[in-house]
Amino acid sequence: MTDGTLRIGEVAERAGVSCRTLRYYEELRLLAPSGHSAGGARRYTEEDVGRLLRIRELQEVMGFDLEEIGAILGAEDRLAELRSEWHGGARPERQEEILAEAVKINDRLRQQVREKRAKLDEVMADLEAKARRYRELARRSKTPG
Amino acid sequence: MTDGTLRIGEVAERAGVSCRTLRYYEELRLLAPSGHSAGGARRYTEEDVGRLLRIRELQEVMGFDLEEIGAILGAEDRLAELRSEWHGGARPERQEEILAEAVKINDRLRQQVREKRAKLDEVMADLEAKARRYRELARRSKTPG
DNA sequence: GCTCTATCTTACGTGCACGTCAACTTCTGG
DNA sequence: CCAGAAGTTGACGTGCACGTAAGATAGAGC
Repeated sequence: MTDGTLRIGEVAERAGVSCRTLRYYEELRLLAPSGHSAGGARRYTEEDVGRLLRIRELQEVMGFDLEEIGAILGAEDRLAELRSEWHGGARPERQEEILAEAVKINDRLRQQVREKRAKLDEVMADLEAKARRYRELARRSKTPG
Repeated sequence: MTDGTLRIGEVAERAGVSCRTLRYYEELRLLAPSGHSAGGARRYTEEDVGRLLRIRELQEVMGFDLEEIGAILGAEDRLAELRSEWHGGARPERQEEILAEAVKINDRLRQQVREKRAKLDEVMADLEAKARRYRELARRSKTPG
């Protein structure tokens, strides 16, 4: 604990989730701790916490299920892995393929965010229309004479 | 069917849900058909369809569960019911109370929509940063010399 | 060394939002 | 009038995302 790593309980509290949730995400291969203690306890880094927050964001804000999130993170992971061996230069065809996959997923995600924004604006317009009607009702109610 | 009412299957298809879903919403007192046929088949109006679409919107866009949605629609229903007997003038104290409730829920909803929008913007900024990095990678990959 | 809290694995339980099957009735086109 | 599609009420099943309890082990403080 004197080093920079975090135990599962600390990570869970930071992200507002339970320890069970972290173990479940690990089971689904969404988030593995960067290391373990000698006795086998999970040790998380700040980067791991960031990944967890990203998962939660995609889940709560975008409404994706964990399988979709796994696909999204998986594509980014493959690309990141590729980057580390990029100048080592494996197979350029495979590089193009993986980058194209990441770009495709990124495009699709941005489109979905735009759509969600549009729907959100619709909901907001609806609510504001209702708010105006409420104010009108309140005005009539307060000046009965 | 020569009149304006719709059967459950037509309503379900329009909203992209199943008949089971409609019966389930009725069980939860979220959406009751405006009428029934002589034999007991549910008959929905266009207004009912609108309410269904509203439910779906709150569910999918805002991520509310059906109990929350019931509370939201319930407050609006009570206010609408009150409006119809408004100039009949029941008890003005009760009127104020119900209007205040509707306004409170409306305020809270608008706040939640704003928060969701802010989070969506964060996600979008994240995605766009990634997209820029992808384009940079593609540029390097295509001009290896 | 000892205690007490945190974490470990394993496994069954839970709440929500429906899906699905059965047996029956109702509606609709010909 | 009648076949077939669509609708009805139960009632049990399902998938997801965890919750929870049990029993063992590990780690921090005194």
